[in-house]
Formats: sequence, C-alpha cells, structure tokens
Amino acid sequence: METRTPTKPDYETMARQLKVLSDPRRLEILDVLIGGVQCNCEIGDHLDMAPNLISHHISVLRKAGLVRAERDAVDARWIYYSINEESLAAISETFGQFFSPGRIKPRRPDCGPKAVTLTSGHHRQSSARCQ
Amino acid sequence: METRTPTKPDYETMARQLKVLSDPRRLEILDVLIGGVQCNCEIGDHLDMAPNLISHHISVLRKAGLVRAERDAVDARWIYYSINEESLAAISETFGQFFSPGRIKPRRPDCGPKAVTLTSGHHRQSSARCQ
DNA sequence: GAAATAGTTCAATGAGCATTGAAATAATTC
DNA sequence: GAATTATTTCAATGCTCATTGAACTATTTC
Repeated sequence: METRTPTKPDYETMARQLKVLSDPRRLEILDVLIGGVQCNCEIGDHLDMAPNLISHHISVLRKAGLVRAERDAVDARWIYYSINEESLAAISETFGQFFSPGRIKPRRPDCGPKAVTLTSGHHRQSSARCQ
Repeated sequence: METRTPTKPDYETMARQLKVLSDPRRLEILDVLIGGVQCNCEIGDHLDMAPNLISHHISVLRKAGLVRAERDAVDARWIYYSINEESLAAISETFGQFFSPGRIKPRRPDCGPKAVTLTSGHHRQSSARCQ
C-alpha cells in the first residue's frame, strides 16, 4: 500500500529545479521578466547588478528552460529575454500539487510504541517496533 | 508605474525558503511526512539514510517551520514528526502566486532600439536607449 | 546501575556555487 | 577598420552546505 504520491516523484529533478529558483537575484530577474520587461538594458536598470552577473543568472535560468532569449532583428547587439510560459506553468503545477496542504494524510495510528501500549496495557513487550 | 508584483516580494526570504526545499533528501522526508508517516523508525525504514543525516535534514525543516516534533507520551525515546499544515499552506500560496503563469505580462513595445526604428525609419539615432 | 535503544550534536571533508574583475566575443557606428 | 556598445566567458576567491563517522545525551529495560 502506497502512502505517498501515486507515482513516486523524482526528487532529484525537483530539487534541481528548486535550486535554480532558490536565489534572490534569480527571483528578482524572473519577477522583472514576468512583469513584461524584456529589454536587457532595462533589466540592468531595474536590478542594480553587474552585467556579467545578470548574464550568469540568466544563463542558469535558460539552462533550466525557464527563460528564452531572442536577438533584436534590427540591432543584434540587443537581446530580449522572456519567460517560457509552458515551463513556468509546469513548475507551478508540479509544486502546487506536491506542496498542496490537502495532500497531508492523518497520522497513522498503528505506528510506534503508543499503539502497542493502547492495546496491551501499560507495559509493552520489549521488542516493540512500529508496524 | 509598477510593472512587477503589487508589493515587491522579499526575494531574500523566498530564496531562503526555496533553498530549504531544494534538496532531494528533504523533499523525500517531506513526502513521507505528508503521506502520514510520523513514527521516526518508519521514516528511517522508508528513507535509507543514516539516522544522523535524517536528523540533520529534519532540523533544517524544523527551523524553517515546516515540520514539528513531539515526543511519545509513553516512551519518550520516540519522536513523532509532522507537517506544519499552516506553514505548508503559506508556502503553497506564496509560490503559487509568484510563479502563476497568469501573472506574465506582454512584452512592452516601447523598449529597445526596435521601437525607435519603427517610428523613425530604418536608421535610429546613435544614442538610442530604451524608454 | 549496566546495557540497550532513539536521536542529536560535533568536527572534518569536499563539492557546488555566487560573486568579482578582467578578458573575450559579437555587432554596430563612424 | 578603429572605436563603441552589448553581452558572455574565464579564472580566482570565498562561503555555504550535504555528507560521514564518532562521540554524546536522553530514556527505558533488565
């Protein structure tokens, strides 16, 4: 009988995705991009970060599939970054499900020494173990 | 005019919370706890981790307020861990909102050299900057 | 009180990673 | 083609943190 999620989640993959999101600079960059700002120069204006640092964090977000890049058709020095909406939706879905409080199951009453005690009086047998 | 979330999120705090969640071992522990297993011995059986490592990760989860501990009333050597439902709900709410794809705003058209080009012909003035 | 059991704390190791400044690449302008 | 602009890559530094084994605390059993 399975007590966890129906299909056991890939914790390694989930952790890797969450690690990408667990940086304040990257959260701020994401927030700016979500807000509709995609011009690199304006990103720099908002963020007060060294350009190479912005570049580094954006590359992390790109490798994670969260952000896409597109060069300007007229002046190819400019690059526009944008949120990969599908990727964000997938993350939102996955973690929304995993961390949903509704998933919490009640404490299993047949576990631990208390259970043994409750059924056989004040003293339990010495080999008492859960299950 | 604000283009991001109404009240600017505390990226540092969010990142710290996400960092706690960005470990495969901690995700697995959380999943076991969410599944209703709270007896330490059974946690150990499920996780195939050294007891001191379980203890370490659980202490991280406890410091983050995600997990609570309670000693067995009969045999105080046993400790039962449980999910702090309110804390999980708060996290689910915060991140569900932040990463919601519905928040994504369209690209601002008045940004970058393309905008200048579109209104003033093929050549833009050399000092062109966004906004 | 000695042995056994449940769990935590400590110290050491090593890997990963954010940050910084400088150099390099790419594209455009004059 | 030299200078300028936009962005990336590189190398070095230092901090954080997961992991391990050993020692320690607390509690119960005999």
